[in-house]
Amino acid sequence: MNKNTKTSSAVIKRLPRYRRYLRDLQRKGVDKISSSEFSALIGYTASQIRQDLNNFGGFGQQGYGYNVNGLFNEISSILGLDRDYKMVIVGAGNLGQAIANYTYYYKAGFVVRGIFEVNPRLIGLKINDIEVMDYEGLDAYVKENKIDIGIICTTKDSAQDVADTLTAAGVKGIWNFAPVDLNLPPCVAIENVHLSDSLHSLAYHINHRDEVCEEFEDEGEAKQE
Amino acid sequence: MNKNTKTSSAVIKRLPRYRRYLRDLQRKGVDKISSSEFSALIGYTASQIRQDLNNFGGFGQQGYGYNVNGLFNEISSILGLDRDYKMVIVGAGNLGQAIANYTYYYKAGFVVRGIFEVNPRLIGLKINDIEVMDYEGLDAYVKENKIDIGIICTTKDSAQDVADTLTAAGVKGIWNFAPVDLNLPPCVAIENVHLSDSLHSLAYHINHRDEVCEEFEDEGEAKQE
DNA sequence: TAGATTGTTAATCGATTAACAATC
DNA sequence: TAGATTGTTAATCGATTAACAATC
Repeated sequence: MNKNTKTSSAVIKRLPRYRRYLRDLQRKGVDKISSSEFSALIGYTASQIRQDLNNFGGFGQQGYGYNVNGLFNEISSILGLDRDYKMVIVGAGNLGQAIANYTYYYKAGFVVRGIFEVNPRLIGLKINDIEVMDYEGLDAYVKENKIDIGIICTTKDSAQDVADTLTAAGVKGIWNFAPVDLNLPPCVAIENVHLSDSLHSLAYHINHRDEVCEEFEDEGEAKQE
Repeated sequence: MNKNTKTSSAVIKRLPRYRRYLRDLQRKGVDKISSSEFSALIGYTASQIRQDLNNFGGFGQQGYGYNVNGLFNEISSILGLDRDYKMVIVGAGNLGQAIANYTYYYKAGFVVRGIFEVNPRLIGLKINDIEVMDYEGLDAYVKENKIDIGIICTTKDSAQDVADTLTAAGVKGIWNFAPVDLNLPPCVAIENVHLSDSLHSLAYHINHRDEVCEEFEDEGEAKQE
């Protein structure tokens, strides 16, 4: 509805989660849900759910609720999941290989077309039917095949160079697994998966659990040191 | 300083990033930095940096700034990175294997001690010197070896069961890669890496780039369709 | 129609930014 | 000491929650 006011990034980050719960509901054969039922399930307030959804349109019906299939399709379409994305992976190390396998299984609509690597030992291999090619050919390949997304699985030291090459070759988005913050023109979408940051947050919470838990303490900690 | 007021999760999520930039500064031999210099580098406002750091103590010095080494060590210690963590991976599929390799390379202090799997074909294998063991033995192993962190790399359908087993066996935190939200007692720390959610956010931003970019449009899009 | 539940405005809460006095 | 920059309080901004009129 509000085409003028930019949707806040907090809302956008909740969309995939809404969609996940809606898909589960679909599978269970539930066909309608009210914001308060949804709230109990997903853990956001009913108010927030209604507020969030109304950023994009009035998907509900007063006195009834939301149609599960309808809402699922709307959110899918808002996210852009009703079309395909061509992707390349840069870096054929462990992480690159895992992503090649992972996306292959999980992500209909997100197709890995090639993997690029500098290490000559890996070039020519096939990982899950996807060819590992010479990094030299990246620019030409991205241009020729109109690749949408570049996935960076290199070390942090080469990540910015790779990002620049991908950007110059015309990718629309970068999924970055290297532990650096990339500098990109505003026109290229970026999504970071900073695994080490995530692990470090976990460490923080582990070391500050005491603020939250009482009764569990004794049993678990008793024998420690 | 404020031992009473709970530190907000927004602040905590910024800590690993502060630490990353401080490590880079250390490597470059920089030994002091002011909040405004740091701001230019990391992209947070100087005010926010000072505000954030003062949640934990007065690490700076008026008229001087912050000592890079000192601050790095303080943040490391706040995060709990001055000690070791014993971890197990559950699920020896592609993702589990990737994490086994990844953490091995990157994370001093985070040691993967074992991988657990139900598939008998994988049991007995060694991945990066880490043994793949029968899932049946998970509970006993975690108890016996006082494992701190369980890493869930299973399908979404078994994730909650695995989380329950890990919790009952006494892990302090769970690093969850399965695309579900887990139900855990407050005493167990949880950190999710929802790769599909991340990819779906990226898709959103790719499809809404037009709001941000003008001049780039023509060249890149011209030939499309 | 009456009951239910949305869409939306208004109130609250929390997080970020600005300002400045304290102090190295 | 004078200059610089922090630590911290106060002001602003944005996001979440509450409330209720609109409407199915």
